Amino acid sequence: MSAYAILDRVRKSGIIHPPTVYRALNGLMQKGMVHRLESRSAFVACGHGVCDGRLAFVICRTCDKVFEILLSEEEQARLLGLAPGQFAPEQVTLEIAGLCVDCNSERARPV
Amino acid sequence: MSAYAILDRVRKSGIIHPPTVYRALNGLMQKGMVHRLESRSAFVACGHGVCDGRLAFVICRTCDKVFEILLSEEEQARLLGLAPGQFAPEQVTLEIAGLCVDCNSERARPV
DNA sequence: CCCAGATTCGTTATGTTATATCATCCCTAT
DNA sequence: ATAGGGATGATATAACATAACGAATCTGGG
Repeated sequence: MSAYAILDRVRKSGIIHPPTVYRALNGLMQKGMVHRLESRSAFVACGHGVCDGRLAFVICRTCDKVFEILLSEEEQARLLGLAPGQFAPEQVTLEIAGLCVDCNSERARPV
Repeated sequence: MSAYAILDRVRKSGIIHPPTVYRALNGLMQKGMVHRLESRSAFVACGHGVCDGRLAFVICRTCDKVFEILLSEEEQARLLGLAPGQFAPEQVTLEIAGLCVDCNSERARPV
């Protein structure tokens, strides 16, 4: 969901200002309960309830379903290793877009 | 550069509307002459003059320098392979943030 | 207890990124 | 010449995000 979609959902609960939502999202992201999808400017609740870094996301471009992938130490290390010689890598953003099963089969059999 | 930073730079040339810049960027991106940095909502001229997909970016969080990494077929395939069973992956976004040599050494020896 | 400093939270305002929409121009084929 | 299509120009607004400030609350030292 986008931050503003969230804002709409909680508006009836009295939260009506963008900064309130962004503050909550930042707090939840620090705790690992929410992740940000950079390629979408959107946010997603952690599928595991909570988890730290080393995550990749697989995102359906049609229905916006998101799969959360935990990267192994090796995968993570390999990715960080792509950085050139003296670069000190800190964070990897890995997002894979495509079609999920459902949207793919709909495409194969158009209504 | 952000789209609006570009807009400022070309303003004296008579281009004064955001859509003009975005249209140009979209055209250049299709040709592979410009790439988009998703984690920054920014754009970068292709370091090779022009190239297609299979790219990763390494971005200094301090000075915003960008290194363009060409992924091998195998790397690309491995990344796409992270998608769950029936997902049809199409595009990978891989961006690595950290500190470049220069910014890292400045940090080690503060002025 | 009471107050100073720190932290959080609500609020206002604004900054930044991106696109929908419609008008206009210009090319081309009939 | 002119209708139709595609590119460009222009207006307006949508969507995403944060700076800044003041009020409320919390916390520790006297």
